[in-house]
Amino acid sequence: MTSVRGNSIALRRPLNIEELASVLPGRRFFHARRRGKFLLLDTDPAGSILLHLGMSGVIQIVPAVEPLRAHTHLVLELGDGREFRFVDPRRFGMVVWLEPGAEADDPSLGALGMEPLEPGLSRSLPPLIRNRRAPIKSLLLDQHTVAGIGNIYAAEALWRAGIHPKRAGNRISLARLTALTDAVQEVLAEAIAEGGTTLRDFATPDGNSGYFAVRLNIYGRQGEPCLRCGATLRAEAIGGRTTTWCPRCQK
DNA sequence: CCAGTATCCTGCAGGC
DNA sequence: TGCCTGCAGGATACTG
Repeated sequence: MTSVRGNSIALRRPLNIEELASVLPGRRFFHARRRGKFLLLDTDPAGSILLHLGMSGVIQIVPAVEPLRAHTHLVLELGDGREFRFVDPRRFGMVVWLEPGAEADDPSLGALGMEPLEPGLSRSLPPLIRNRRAPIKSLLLDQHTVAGIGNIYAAEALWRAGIHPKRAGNRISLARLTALTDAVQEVLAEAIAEGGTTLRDFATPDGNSGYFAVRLNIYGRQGEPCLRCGATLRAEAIGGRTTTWCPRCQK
């Protein structure tokens, strides 16, 4: 990276252009990792950019001559005629610099629960859920329990497993929780394979749409018939998030 | 500690 | 047509 531009505005955590400008020039990206819904971009010399796309965040890697999109908050000149740009209209995302070693103490990363795609999930997650009284939908969205499931995929997994989103975690049998964790992994794997879900403004890094939207079985289909049993699907806010479910085949 | 709610922000859809 | 209202999303601060 050769230079940093942008405005220090309030994102989920404050965007500190001064700090990034003092630290990034002369560094090189060499590795990208994911933890929950956070992205970690490791640099050489050592350090990392911690990044979250929030709801409307987009990363662009484009020729420097490309016109700036509205709400471009950060521009990193890459030194090869291209720029790394962070665009986020709704400002639910974040870009934060982490010094080497700071990762372990970072408040966002430190609180994250287990990874939803890890192999042992169907054994490690159910016991945690059975200790909690909150609605299962809220528990799936709680990043401190399992990190990386969003509103769409929580609804899809619950529908597949036939579990009512309001059912308390401690009132679901171990066998059904095993089925649920399997469903979570299936839904996530299929969505990733399809390139994600495009609703209004989500796009893949090349600017195209994800294709999973056409495969949604339950999310956003309230008032329409259940694809499994034909009952009319219902929707209601659970834990502040709109949730759609089938009143007949989710118990 | 846990559960539930309010908050941040913009773009878009729907109603009038 | 154009304004207004309300909703969508994720993490986190706050309240009970």
